[in-house]
Amino acid sequence: MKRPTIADIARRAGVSKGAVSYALNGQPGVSEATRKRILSIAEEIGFNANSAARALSGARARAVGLTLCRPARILGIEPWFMGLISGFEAELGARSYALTLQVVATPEQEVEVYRRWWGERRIDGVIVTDIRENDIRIPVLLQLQLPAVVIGGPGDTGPIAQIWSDDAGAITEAVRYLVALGHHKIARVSGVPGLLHTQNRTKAFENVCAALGLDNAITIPADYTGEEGSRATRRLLIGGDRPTAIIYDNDVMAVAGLAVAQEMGLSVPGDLSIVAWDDSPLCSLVHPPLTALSRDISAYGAQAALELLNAIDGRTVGNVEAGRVHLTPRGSTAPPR
Amino acid sequence: MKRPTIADIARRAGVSKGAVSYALNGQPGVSEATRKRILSIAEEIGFNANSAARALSGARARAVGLTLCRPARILGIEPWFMGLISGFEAELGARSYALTLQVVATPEQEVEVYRRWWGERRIDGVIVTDIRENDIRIPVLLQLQLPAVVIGGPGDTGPIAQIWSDDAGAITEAVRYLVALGHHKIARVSGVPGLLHTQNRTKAFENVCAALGLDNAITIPADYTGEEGSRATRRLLIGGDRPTAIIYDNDVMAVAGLAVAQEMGLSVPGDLSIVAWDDSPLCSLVHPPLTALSRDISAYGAQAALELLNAIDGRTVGNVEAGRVHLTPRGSTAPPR
DNA sequence: CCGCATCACTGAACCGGGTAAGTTGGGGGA
DNA sequence: TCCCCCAACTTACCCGGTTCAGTGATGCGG
Repeated sequence: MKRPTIADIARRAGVSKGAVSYALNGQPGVSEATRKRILSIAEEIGFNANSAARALSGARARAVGLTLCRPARILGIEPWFMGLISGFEAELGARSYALTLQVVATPEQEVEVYRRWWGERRIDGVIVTDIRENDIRIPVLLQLQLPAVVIGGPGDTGPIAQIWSDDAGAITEAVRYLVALGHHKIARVSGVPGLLHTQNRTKAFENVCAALGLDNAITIPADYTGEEGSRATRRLLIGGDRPTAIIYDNDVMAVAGLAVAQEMGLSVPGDLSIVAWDDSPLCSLVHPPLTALSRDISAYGAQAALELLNAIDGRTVGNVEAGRVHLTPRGSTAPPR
Repeated sequence: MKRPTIADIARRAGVSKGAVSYALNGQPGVSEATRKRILSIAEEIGFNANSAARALSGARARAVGLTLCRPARILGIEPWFMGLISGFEAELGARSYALTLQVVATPEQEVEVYRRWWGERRIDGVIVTDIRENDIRIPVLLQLQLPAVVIGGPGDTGPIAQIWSDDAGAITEAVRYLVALGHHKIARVSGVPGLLHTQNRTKAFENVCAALGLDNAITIPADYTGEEGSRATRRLLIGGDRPTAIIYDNDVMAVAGLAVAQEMGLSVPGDLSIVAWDDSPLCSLVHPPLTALSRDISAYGAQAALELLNAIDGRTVGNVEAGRVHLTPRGSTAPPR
């Protein structure tokens, strides 16, 4: 089957290619009557502009890129990325922008992918996740002048806009809630320590614990996987001075922690209260259902996509707070026995 | 920063654009010495061919498409798709093919997306998942002559190749295993009934149960979500003739089923054995860890991508079995009390 | 020494849409 | 009546690779 081109439309409408192009793009240069005729012919023959031709003549590629830099095994299980992706799609799809995905192993490979995409003119901008302190990707993006938005922060990303959520406020709320329930020994199992938002959360956790006079508030670093979550939980629970509540940096580790507690014969929430960061169906799936710090990840992703499209269109984009976090209490938290 | 083009290379090498093109693509028409010189210049200035220009001049777009047609909330939690995607990437990335993703709500939208992608010449082929009986996407793909591979089957997809795994054999193995443990009342909670692989599994389940003389082997249709999994499990467990083992069509529903059993005060595996289809970290995360029908989803995806690339290159591709399924026994199965 | 094949390369057309510059035709004002 | 202006087009070239038809130089056999 042959793809229709603007030349086909031009022939059928009895006008030139140029007129068709003006008509289709809503630009002046054709009469209203001609525009309507051309649009109806385009509709009729099912015309879609060849994206390559469009991209080639200096216009947009109408695609944005996303690199995912986590091992496959954890990518799969974490609902976070898929939630984000479906949020992107909501905005991108509406403007028929495509999303190009690349799974990589290291930040260095991410940089390579950015360079390649840029060289190939394959994408108009990128969404950057898992931002680190002094992230090596930022200077490259600036050098290439590749429009971008960073998911996460706040932190130093120079002129590149960040879409962030109030992690500090959220963890403060969670700790206050646990203290209100009567907990004094609260621990935390964190995500990858190198990531900016992990550091922000750790700082906030330490601050609020200090402010509330909780002295043995410890953060054990992990990496978002269930295995590390289990290990960290065991380490916390076998110690003499066992915490009565643990806050996990993601849902997967929280579920793993719950399993460890059950396996050790501890009752949740009787002996141990559990709070998960990022609510997902996973949290309401297990027994007892997990108290979680919820935010609308999809909306977060949609916001990020929107800001990236703004950046691509040359509008300057400031940092935006999105995905308001709130505590959703469920069965995994209660006053300590 | 200006992107280097073949014209830049041509100028620096003192040859024509055509010669550069031949050299870069490994085609005859230039001497070995010139080819080397051109390649080293390309390397030096960091040349990447403009994908739009390449796609425009009749060559490939060097991208393949994937549509995901499930509600966002379940996409997130199911490890299956991310596993598949990272498998695709392994093969695609190696050939610097891009993966273009689109999340949609209905099969009709998927067809629309295929048509648009085709019209835009944005992709060279598509990977089709969640195949149904008489799937409306198949005739469209044939009409558009869009290279494709179907993940799932076996079923009737005409000349489009299928990458399938032996679901029938797997479920037979699971049932035989449960029967060997001493179970007689085995139930199953299935995925979306319209999907081809669900039907294949149901048929195989009924066959093996009939062959082994299990009379009240019932399949309750669900939709892969935790909520439906819980509902189906409750329906099964409150009945008078309660099953002693349940096989779930995915890991999410199995975890939900485990929570329901715990909530009803049933011990797993004492009162109820649970088998999950598709092993993921989720299965080993919960307590007790779930016995699962495992397969290497990533390898499955890689195989699919490989076959699609073959199809794009015009090599005929037959149906391929991939992702050999095997039973991984864990703590959730035992002889009934 | 000539004719022919082969090699290494050049020049130009082409893909399909975007767009600046040029060309009509008609209306309005002086 | 003439002139100017503007809307409504057309023409032609651009983007950056790919490819095909040519071209000049070289080698080789007779």
